[in-house]
Amino acid sequence: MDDTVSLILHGCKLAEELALNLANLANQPENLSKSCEEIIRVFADAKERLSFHQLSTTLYPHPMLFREPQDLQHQQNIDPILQEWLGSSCTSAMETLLHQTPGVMAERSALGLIESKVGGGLQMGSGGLFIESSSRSDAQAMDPSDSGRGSSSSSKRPRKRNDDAGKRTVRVPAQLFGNTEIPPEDGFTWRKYGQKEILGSKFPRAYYRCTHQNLYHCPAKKQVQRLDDDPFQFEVVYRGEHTCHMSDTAPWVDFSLGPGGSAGSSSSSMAAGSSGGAAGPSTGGRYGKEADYPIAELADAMFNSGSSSTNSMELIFPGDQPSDKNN
DNA sequence: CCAATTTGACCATT
DNA sequence: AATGGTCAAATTGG
Repeated sequence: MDDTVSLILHGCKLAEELALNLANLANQPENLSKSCEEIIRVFADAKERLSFHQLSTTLYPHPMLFREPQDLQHQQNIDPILQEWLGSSCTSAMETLLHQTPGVMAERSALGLIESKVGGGLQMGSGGLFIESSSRSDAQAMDPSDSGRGSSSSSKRPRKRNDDAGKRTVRVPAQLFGNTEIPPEDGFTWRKYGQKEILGSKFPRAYYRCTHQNLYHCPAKKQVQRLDDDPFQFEVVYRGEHTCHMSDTAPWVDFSLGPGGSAGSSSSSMAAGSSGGAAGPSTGGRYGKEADYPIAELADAMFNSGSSSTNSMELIFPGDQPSDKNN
């Protein structure tokens, strides 16, 4: 069920994307058609699942969507918060969804809302998301104030080895239209501070830290990387917790700080990536190199069944940049 | 001018 | 030595 909701949300997002890029796509009937088809397909798929679910729920009142029962309990703890968040920031369509579906885990997943104290993992079906979080969140072994490069006198800033601690991994579908290269939106504003080719991976990994790191010493970071086997999905690894949301300049909702201390990095909707987010004042790719590479791969996957190696970016965006600031 | 991104270099860890 | 995470100069757009 939840993956169905996730699917519907995905459809909503696609529709939003289409609306945003309508001006760009207006003279591109081919792409416009593709976009519409995709949206239709997603919703049709969702509808099918819904009708199937109507049958299956009578037999299986609690589908085994989660690995462990505690996840279910945890989900129920989150829901009121999620509802508050949804009420404050989601589209009316999403609200409708919320009211229609008792289990709203999917929304939380689809928007990257994770809590680090989730012990096990969460897996969803096709079109859904995969969330995985390691247990303890003593992640902040690093000291953001130590920004000197070779100046580390006694306390050297660890540059690696934070791997397991407080790390939350999310998989989110990439946008199929518009800025397909932008990382999944999560409502926070991120500043890119690095990008690396990862051995054995087709796509580079991008490193982001919270935009408010300097102002509020917000230690939140994330890594975004396209999946090798599914270029339409991003794997996002969150590290650290947002502390910036206590201020008024920070994003709106506070999920992470719960009574008891164990908090998770929170995320929310709206675009936070480059060029297009309401929250992100980013100026978009200046060099376009980051964009070129993945989009070319995506274009290959889409139009050439993934075997070619030529740059076919124009197939997706002939003539213009896929950003909001055309012209 | 400021803020954001790119990118090569640096450096810690394995 | 290889790999991955971070820094910071250069660059660019608002």
